[in-house]
Amino acid sequence: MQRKTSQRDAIREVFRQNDRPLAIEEILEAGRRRVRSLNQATVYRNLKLLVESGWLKKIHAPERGTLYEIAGKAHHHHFRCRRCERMFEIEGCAFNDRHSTPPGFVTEGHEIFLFGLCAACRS
Amino acid sequence: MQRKTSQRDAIREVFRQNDRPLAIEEILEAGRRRVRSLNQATVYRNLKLLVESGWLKKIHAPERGTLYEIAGKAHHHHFRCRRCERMFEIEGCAFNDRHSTPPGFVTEGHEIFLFGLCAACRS
DNA sequence: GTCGTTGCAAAGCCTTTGCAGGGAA
DNA sequence: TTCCCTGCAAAGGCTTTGCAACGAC
Repeated sequence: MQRKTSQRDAIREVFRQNDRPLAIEEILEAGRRRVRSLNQATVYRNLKLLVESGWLKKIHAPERGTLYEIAGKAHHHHFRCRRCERMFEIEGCAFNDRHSTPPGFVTEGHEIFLFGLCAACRS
Repeated sequence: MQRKTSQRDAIREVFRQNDRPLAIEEILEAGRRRVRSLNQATVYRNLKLLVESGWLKKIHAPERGTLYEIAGKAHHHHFRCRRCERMFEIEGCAFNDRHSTPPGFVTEGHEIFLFGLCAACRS
């Protein structure tokens, strides 16, 4: 059975307080503010556990690498700001893959990444 | 000035004969059939050169890692077959990012990845 | 006390880099 | 001859793993 540890709690708390996909370094840095001894290996191990248990979802973002976000949300897409490099979640989906599926192919899902400037960096 | 080498020619030829995004491994393997001594480092160096010179384009695909495709094509998207793991190029784009851009954000571009089964693996 | 967890360091990938020899121009 | 390129091996960066100590239950 999975035990309750301050390290894992800290990691979960980091995600709850940042409602956007996070990179390892961000998680490690923010997590250390809660549990000073927090180790890189521990973060990696817990992210893996949290993904396996369905609490987190792993994202592979172009030009941004691996990010993690809280799982269970409705289908949505992502926006990467080229200035602050943060990734944001975009609600909803207006994409119909029927028009894009090549003849003979079967589309089972899709991922969309937008990039540009976020509201904060635009000003 | 850039010189003509059999290694670089081999790499370019591999792309010309496979009209889809290729992974390092595929490029190296196919390239070695043309130039037996072809080295991994040489492939990496040439891919970098070819990207810089605008002949290739680098793609970061979810669950697939880094791929390279011939540059200069019209805007298009990608389809990954979950069975053969090959990536295909999909012509055209029916996506309008206006409906997806959050208030205050500026969208400058997008990338779409479909996944499912390709025609060959479907049968 | 049991055994899931953690920190630390070592080991594993994939990619890049240093170097001396090789080859295009 | 010049100096761009290549192969080989070592080094880098990120992620995983082995191990002994720790701590939740």
